[in-house]
Amino acid sequence: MPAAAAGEPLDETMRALAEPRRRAILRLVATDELAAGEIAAAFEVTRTAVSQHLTVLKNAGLLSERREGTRRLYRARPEGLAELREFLDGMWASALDDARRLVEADRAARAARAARAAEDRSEEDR
Amino acid sequence: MPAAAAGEPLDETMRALAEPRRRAILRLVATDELAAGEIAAAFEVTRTAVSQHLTVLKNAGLLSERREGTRRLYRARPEGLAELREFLDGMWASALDDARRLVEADRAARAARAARAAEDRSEEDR
DNA sequence: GCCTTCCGTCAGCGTCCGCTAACGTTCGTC
DNA sequence: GACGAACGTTAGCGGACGCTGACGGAAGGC
Repeated sequence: MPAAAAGEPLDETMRALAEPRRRAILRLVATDELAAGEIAAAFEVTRTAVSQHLTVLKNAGLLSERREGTRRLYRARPEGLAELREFLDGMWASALDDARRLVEADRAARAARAARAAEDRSEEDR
Repeated sequence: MPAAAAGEPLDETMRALAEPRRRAILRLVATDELAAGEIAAAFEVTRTAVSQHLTVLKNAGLLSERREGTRRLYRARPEGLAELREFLDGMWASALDDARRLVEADRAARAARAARAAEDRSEEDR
């Protein structure tokens, strides 16, 4: 291995999100906090595979783990997506003013609402 | 080709962006329109590898190609990133919306108070 | 026509990745 | 302490991925 393991944290995030199943898992625990077994039951792969996916997502900072007895409850961690968002914004800013102007009005209301809700939610983790 | 290539367009986008080199290429052609040779010269891999990366990016809708004589000029295509942005925003919105609806009565007052304090502190950095 | 430049494509190879089956660990219960 | 439940971990396997080297093709200069 040429020592290119985990240079940028964005790299690990992108690699985790590249897998469709992992995106599905992330969407599943975005609304509720679910146990590993419950998440595994939602898919048609082995529980082992889901456990490995959960490990990858957790290492990427996209998941938060909480133990309750023998169970482990997982929840999506929106902060992990912040860097990806920065990557997109950064390229947009330098690349385009035209397309940005086109979608700005469209996403303004939605972004504002999401940002406000994000503040409410991230407050719970501290 | 077993026809399992492109299920969702988002899937192809994410898979293209998962590769660090492809993100670097995308950033390189975000500001200027560059030829394939110029792009290849910026990296220490073979020109062939870069050409394959360009093909992947083009198929994902992240790149636009324009021919000028024997040269092929590439430029980033922000519309391809718009879908990814919609995915992120969509997950945030639905997730936070559902979560708030589920636990609204239980933690509304506490979360609101905490969030208000957080908003006063961090203000607007978006 | 001939040659060079610029670029994409193909075959092959080493590595990584996601999946499964078997095993190990922790916690609660009797 | 013994048993079962809920998970994580490991070894191994098949497929996908990225890279290289060799080849093919289109456009321009002589």
